[in-house]
Amino acid sequence: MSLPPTDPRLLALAQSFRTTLRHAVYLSRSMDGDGEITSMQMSTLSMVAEEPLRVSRVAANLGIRVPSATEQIIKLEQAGLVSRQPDPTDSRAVLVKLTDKGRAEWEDAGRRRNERVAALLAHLDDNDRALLAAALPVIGKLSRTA
Amino acid sequence: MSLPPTDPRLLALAQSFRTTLRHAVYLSRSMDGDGEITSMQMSTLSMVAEEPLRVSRVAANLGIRVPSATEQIIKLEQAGLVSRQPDPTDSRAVLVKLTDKGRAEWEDAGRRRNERVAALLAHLDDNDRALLAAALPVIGKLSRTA
DNA sequence: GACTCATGATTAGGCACCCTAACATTCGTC
DNA sequence: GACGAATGTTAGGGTGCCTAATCATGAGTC
Repeated sequence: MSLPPTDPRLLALAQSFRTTLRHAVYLSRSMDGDGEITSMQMSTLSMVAEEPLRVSRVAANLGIRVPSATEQIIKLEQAGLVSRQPDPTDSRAVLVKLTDKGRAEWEDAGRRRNERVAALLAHLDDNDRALLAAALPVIGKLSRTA
Repeated sequence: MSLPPTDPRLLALAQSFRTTLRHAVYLSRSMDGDGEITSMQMSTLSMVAEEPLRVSRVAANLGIRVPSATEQIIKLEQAGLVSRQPDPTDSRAVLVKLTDKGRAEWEDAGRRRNERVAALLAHLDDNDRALLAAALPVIGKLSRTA
């Protein structure tokens, strides 16, 4: 809030942020490989790994509409990775829960992905890694704002 | 290279990097609004804004396959934003060139997007902005590595 | 010059993911 | 018990990406 939104420095940062974000999107895409769980599905599984969530909550967390979330969840259900049960406190709602198989695959896939990313990060020097680590919370903050 | 790719610190950083990246994807998506040029198209226009490029170069820069690039480029051509001409030095190749209209719209859309992002960045304090600015080159480096 | 192989782009067909609109069901309230 | 709000699902459509197949040109070989 310390600068007006039209400050040239802000616009310059915006420009390079946009460009970097675009590259990051391709980086992210390149990371879900080889016929395993997609990045999208990983996100959903991560979400319900902590506790069962309603479809609407999943959609909101993913930043997509409810019907789109339903679609994804049904696929995960058909793959046996999650189950759907009516919420005991409100029979309109549906609770999405991770199955044992889902948890196992989620952990495996997460591990493989982390290793893949770690291999990339290993090419950075300590200073760059520190810069990256420091900025991640900031980007998270931005995403939540939007 | 200063750490083995299985170092726990590296894996932890990989984990939070992946999560942040996912959020950033949604952030990026939320930024192309309101029936204007998509983020994808912006990228293509930016690329050919400097100099005409071959379809294969556009595809490579975007991290997508040639047929997918062709598809996008044809849409841009139909919108009158780029033109396609055979490469004089190799008639198999096609050069994608920005039209005057394309350049005008690209600049306009870029400006609007920068303003939108700048408005987000304005919510950060100076320290956060500095952290972000410092990390962008690092992320760019990672994307190029992958 | 004709054959062959490699390269650049396009076309065809298909899949993943997202959307809006319309519908059923349940909840809360009056 | 009836009405409006909330929760999901279904139906239908669009975009963007992919692989495989095809077409056209370039480059090397005989």
